Amino acid sequence: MKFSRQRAAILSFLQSRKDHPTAELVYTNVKEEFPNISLGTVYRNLNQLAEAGMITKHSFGDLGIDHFDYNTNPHQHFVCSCCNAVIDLPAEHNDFSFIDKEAAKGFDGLIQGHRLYFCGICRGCLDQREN
Amino acid sequence: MKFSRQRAAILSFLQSRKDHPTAELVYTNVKEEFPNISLGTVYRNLNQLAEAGMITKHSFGDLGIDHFDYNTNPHQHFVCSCCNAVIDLPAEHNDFSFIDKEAAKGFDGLIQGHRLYFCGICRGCLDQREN
DNA sequence: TATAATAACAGTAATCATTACTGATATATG
DNA sequence: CATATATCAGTAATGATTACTGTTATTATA
Repeated sequence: MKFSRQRAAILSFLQSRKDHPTAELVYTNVKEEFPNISLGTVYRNLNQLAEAGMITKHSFGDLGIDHFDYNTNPHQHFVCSCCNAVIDLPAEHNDFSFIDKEAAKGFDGLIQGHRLYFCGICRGCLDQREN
Repeated sequence: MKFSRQRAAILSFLQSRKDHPTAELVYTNVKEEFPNISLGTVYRNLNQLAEAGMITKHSFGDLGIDHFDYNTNPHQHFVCSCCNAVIDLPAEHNDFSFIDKEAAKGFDGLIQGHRLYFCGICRGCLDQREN
């Protein structure tokens, strides 16, 4: 795996954001430094970086668009059903791995894990609704 | 909302299956009774039925294809990462709504619910691996 | 440091699931 | 039964993502 300047820029941009950009957003931002970069290159790199475990790819069913996360530590996500923002939950109460054992009761098959995210309205959208 | 024969057939097919067919699968099956039916009609009806609360639409991020469920009672799902089958979990230990309150601790925003499904290897794929 | 092997690139075309559009047809209601 | 309109079949368009291709950049090695 060679380390191109484009890949460095993509990784660096992802590192600079605590939200979870889409490939399109990565593209438009990295484009400022590399005007010729192509969207395919962004996708390929994001997927390779995810494959290598350096970033995480999140596919939220509701959104239909993949989001990429520089933070590979296990943590929970919240998706605002109003503005579609993806927000990290505080790390305190986030170990829900026990539900795998719970779900395995009476199930004939091997449960290896789960996909989970929370839905609702974020602070920003709540404030706007008050007006 | 008028009740067309096509919509009846779509609903009836969905009722006959305990798995969770995709629009494509519904299409190929209903096509036997209505050779001229179009895929767009299937999608439109499935979405309208879901909108009306008569069926449920599931968007599993890993799969990228929507699945439709005649059973609207709340229950949990298992997705086989080997054959992509969607299987209902037994109803006993399936109320995980308490995790919403857990996740809300320390989060500034309104958590209204969550999306959850389990991943692993189904019985059929486990048996095949033994050989 | 020069060179050769090849991973990665930009650009473009293709794919796949899904939705939107259009004129014709079927369904429900008065 | 007639009228209004929801739904239809067929087709085109969309949007996210992936695949292809000939060229360029990176890395290992001599």
